[in-house]
Amino acid sequence: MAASTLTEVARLAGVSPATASRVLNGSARKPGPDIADRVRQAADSLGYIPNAQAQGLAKSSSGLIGLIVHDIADPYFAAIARGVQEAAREQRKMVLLATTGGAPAEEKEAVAAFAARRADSIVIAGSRSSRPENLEDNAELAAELDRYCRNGGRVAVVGHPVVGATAEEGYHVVAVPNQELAAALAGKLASGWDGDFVIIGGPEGLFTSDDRVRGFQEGLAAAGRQPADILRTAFNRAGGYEAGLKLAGLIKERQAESGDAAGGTRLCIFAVNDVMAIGATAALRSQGLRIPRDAIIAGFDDIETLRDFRPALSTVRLPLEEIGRLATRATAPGALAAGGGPEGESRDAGTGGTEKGGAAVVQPHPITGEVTLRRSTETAA
Amino acid sequence: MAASTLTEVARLAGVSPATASRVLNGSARKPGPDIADRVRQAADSLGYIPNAQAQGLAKSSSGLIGLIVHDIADPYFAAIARGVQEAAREQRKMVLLATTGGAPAEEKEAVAAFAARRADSIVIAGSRSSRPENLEDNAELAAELDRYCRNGGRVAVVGHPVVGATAEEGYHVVAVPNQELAAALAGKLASGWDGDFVIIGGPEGLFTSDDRVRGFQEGLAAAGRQPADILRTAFNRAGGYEAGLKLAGLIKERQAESGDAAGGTRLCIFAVNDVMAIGATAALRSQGLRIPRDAIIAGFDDIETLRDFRPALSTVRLPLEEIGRLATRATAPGALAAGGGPEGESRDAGTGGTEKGGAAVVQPHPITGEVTLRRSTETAA
DNA sequence: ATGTAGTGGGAATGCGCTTTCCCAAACAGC
DNA sequence: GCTGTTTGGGAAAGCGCATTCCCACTACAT
Repeated sequence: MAASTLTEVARLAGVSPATASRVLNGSARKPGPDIADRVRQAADSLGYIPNAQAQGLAKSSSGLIGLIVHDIADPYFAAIARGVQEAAREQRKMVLLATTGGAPAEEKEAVAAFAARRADSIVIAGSRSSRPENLEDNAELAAELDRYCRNGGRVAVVGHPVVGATAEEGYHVVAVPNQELAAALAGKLASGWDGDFVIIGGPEGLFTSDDRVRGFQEGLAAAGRQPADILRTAFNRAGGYEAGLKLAGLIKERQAESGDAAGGTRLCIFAVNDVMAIGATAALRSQGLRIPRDAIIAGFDDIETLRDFRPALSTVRLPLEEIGRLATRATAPGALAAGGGPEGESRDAGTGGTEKGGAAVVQPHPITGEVTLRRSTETAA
Repeated sequence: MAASTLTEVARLAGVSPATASRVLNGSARKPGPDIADRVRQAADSLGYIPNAQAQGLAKSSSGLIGLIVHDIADPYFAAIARGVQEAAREQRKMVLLATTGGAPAEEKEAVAAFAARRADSIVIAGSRSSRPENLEDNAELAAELDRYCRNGGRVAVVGHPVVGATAEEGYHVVAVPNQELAAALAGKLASGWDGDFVIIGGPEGLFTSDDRVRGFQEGLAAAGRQPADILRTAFNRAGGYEAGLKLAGLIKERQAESGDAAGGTRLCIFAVNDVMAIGATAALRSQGLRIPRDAIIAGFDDIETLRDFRPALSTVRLPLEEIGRLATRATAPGALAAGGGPEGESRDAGTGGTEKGGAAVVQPHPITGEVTLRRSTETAA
């Protein structure tokens, strides 16, 4: 038995399919109450479930929101996904998930698949990259996105615009103040620390990583400090661990030189995200080093499940869930565009916000990432 | 400009829509190479993307897999989701995500929504519950699932069958040996510990929690120990924290009585999942207590991002990703059913595996959750 | 040369629904 | 009593595609 159809319901109720459609799915025209009841009863007794595919085909809109992440098991993306999910629910839409491992080629595939499904909007959450080996794929991704927008799709990308995407309509960017926040973090750290700094960064060309690195160096400079050395590695725990091992060697060397385990030679390590910071911590520990005795570590993102970690990471709180929500809302049909602060009832029904480099930019409620210095300097409990 | 259609492509290529369809989408009939080329070129130049909705409508199958979780930001579910995603990719399908917060009513909604979208299969990952207040909703969920199966849908549920679901076709259960593993954990803990045990459990009626509690008590009994007291609380970090506060009070009392901070009065706390264990740890710490000095803590799941936690949790490794994969594969059209061990080439093309209580049960490759006692008894590094 | 199988293409139908258009009835106004 | 206007329902035309059936044609065997 295949699921029952609207026609069957209509027949059972003794009305035309048109009428049945009108009562069962929100139409402007409301049939008479008696008829409506008959139809509803018929639908009920048949266990009628409308075929969303057919509906979508008929009114060319699917009620789908596509979400693209690197890895759904990464808590960073999981948090964003939760926000997207929530906003999707507000809009009575469902979310379609694609994980790409961060490869632009896969992202392009995902966009195409979403386009094929006629997703109403697409949220891209992974960090953009300008690495030369991705040049071509990035271009194709941009082209795919542009086409999608041209066909009426709406796109929100978290962080940075997709390199080369030039769509004028329906293309939104949720800015994340990585650089500013990293600078603030550096400032705070510098004010309570007179040793050297080291940065564990992701691969060069990864915007999120680059921004945080740049911001951190700026913050250091503003505090009158020397720029930090940079270790480049993978943007995940394994990368952090690897870098941590190297740093452990460095730290031991320095300690041997100064002949003293303590002293002003301690390093402050800034990993560009929490997961890398955790990896680095584990690596140091594996080499017999202790935090904060031998070094202190700071991260970025303030991942929820990592908050109970001890010694606590100094980190920057990013409202990831909110970011996901904002991105999703930005793509909603009647979305208000530029950041409405308390005063900002300046809603305009347009498709984008402030123009910036040809692309519409949503200025989120100034995403107030907070810098939280946890007791990374205390002894582990 | 709305996306171009197959008809347009056909016209541009100077062929009929039928032919265009045959070359662009894998049909059994392959048109001649010259024509195929013309069509492909036309499609390319128009940027043709097939309309998956229309395709789905025409061949009544959507290429969609529905995934139901409590909360995608919970690392437990995120890990499962990763597995599901992976298996979906193998099947060249996309995953549709629904989060329900664990409420059966919402789960029923989700199933209905998936059914409306004509999802090819549904994977339900949240723990089942038999709480009286959910009785009615559970029944409705079961009815919805049965209907979905009757209409040809395939369902896999992780852990326990949905109470009351009786579908005979396409209904799979991926068993998770919570009880056995909890018993093993209790045994291991008991062999290295002679103090008392306490269990922090989820709300009564939550199967996953109940199984783990029961298993743990069994393990204790097998080791000749007294049953542990049980604290019931929420199945998340907050619950763990709350219980941890209570236990902190208890521990302090006992320490006051014995007049000694150390000694055999230490408690071994078993939280039924890692996230709760982390919460409990944080609570103890907040009360000035230390692990393992004042108590030791064990969890369950071996959540990846929590592995670097120190002092390390004793925990049970559950192959969550694999579970997600298995569940998804179980719903694949040609899925082989009962657990094929190395010897087991006993594939049968049927829809289910061993019958058990009227429901088909997939016996996964004996899901070998390992019990890992981490150095929870060592001093925090 | 004739019949048969096989091949490659098009016409047409239907998937389940929405929506426009049309028509009949009921109602108002003068 | 008539026209003009609403109201409430049905008929029918798609939405974009897969697929079945049908037809023209070729290749081969007889």
